[in-house]
Amino acid sequence: MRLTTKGRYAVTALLDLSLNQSGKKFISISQIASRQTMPVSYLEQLFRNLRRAGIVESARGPGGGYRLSRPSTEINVSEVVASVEDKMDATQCGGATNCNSGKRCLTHDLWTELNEQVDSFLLNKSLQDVIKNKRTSLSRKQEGLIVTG
Amino acid sequence: MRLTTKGRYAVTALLDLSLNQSGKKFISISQIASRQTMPVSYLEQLFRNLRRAGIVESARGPGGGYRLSRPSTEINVSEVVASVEDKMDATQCGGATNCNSGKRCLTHDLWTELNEQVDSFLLNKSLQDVIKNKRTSLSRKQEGLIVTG
DNA sequence: TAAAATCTTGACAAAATTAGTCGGGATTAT
DNA sequence: ATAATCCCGACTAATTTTGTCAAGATTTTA
Repeated sequence: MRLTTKGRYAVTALLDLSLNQSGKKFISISQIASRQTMPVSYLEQLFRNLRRAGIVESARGPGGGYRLSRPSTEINVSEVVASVEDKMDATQCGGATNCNSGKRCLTHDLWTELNEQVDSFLLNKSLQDVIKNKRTSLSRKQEGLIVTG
Repeated sequence: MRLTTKGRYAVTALLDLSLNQSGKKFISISQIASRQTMPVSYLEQLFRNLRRAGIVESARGPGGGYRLSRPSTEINVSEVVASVEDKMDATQCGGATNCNSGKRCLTHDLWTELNEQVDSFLLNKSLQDVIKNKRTSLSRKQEGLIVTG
């Protein structure tokens, strides 16, 4: 399972965007960096990924910066984390079924199921939910949902 | 969030123990290591922690080794992972409430809630459940459950 | 009692990953 | 033109993870 500062920075940075962008205004990385106490160049790296993932859009030049490309109700934490972390995977074998000399390892299904739980949690959590501090209530509907990291 | 080979090895090793111990027999580390393809000395390290946590008991000398100190129905995955991983914590601040210049960080509650989800999942999963490949059905009863890593 | 099998311990080392830097470029408003 | 910004790839530093190692303690068995 991978959840590092990358993922945390990314979510925090987007929340900052969401809270500080009024209208279609662009916010610069340096503003976010200083408000949230994060290294500018590290953030730049992350925003590249966020942009490629279609989560933010950018404008260059003075007055440029970034803004969410969708309303914060329509961006979920899972996609944000996925866009910056290489993978979000609790299994050691990466889902291979022949992880232990031909057979699947004893714990294969355990970690797979844990993955599903985590992903389903993050997938159902929008940026807006985080802002409103709304707890996610997991319903059975989510069972069986499989999301690739 | 931390879930590394330590935690995975530990769970796998205990499953091996559970599957191969008949009666009160002790199983040696070298047997487990060769069956599960794990480094002997690394396993030794992990079993120290498992023993200190009261999950296994040991005997020295020929015929010695380890065995579960409780039935596999009464050992949950959470305690196993917790005993070998330094912490199992998705928050960056480790639960401090003053993580961002006096105020709690924007994502504080998000990661705390994720922690709770993961822990509640692993806490409700016994070694026997894993062996029987029984999916955990999360009920609302677990909500609000807080487990320290 | 000696030998062999096992656990027990702490310190060390290698490998991998994460976190962050750097130098240069491209674009755009003023 | 200049300054503000994004954009990019490669590099380095720090940290963590994944082990190894040497030496010792205990216990069974011959």
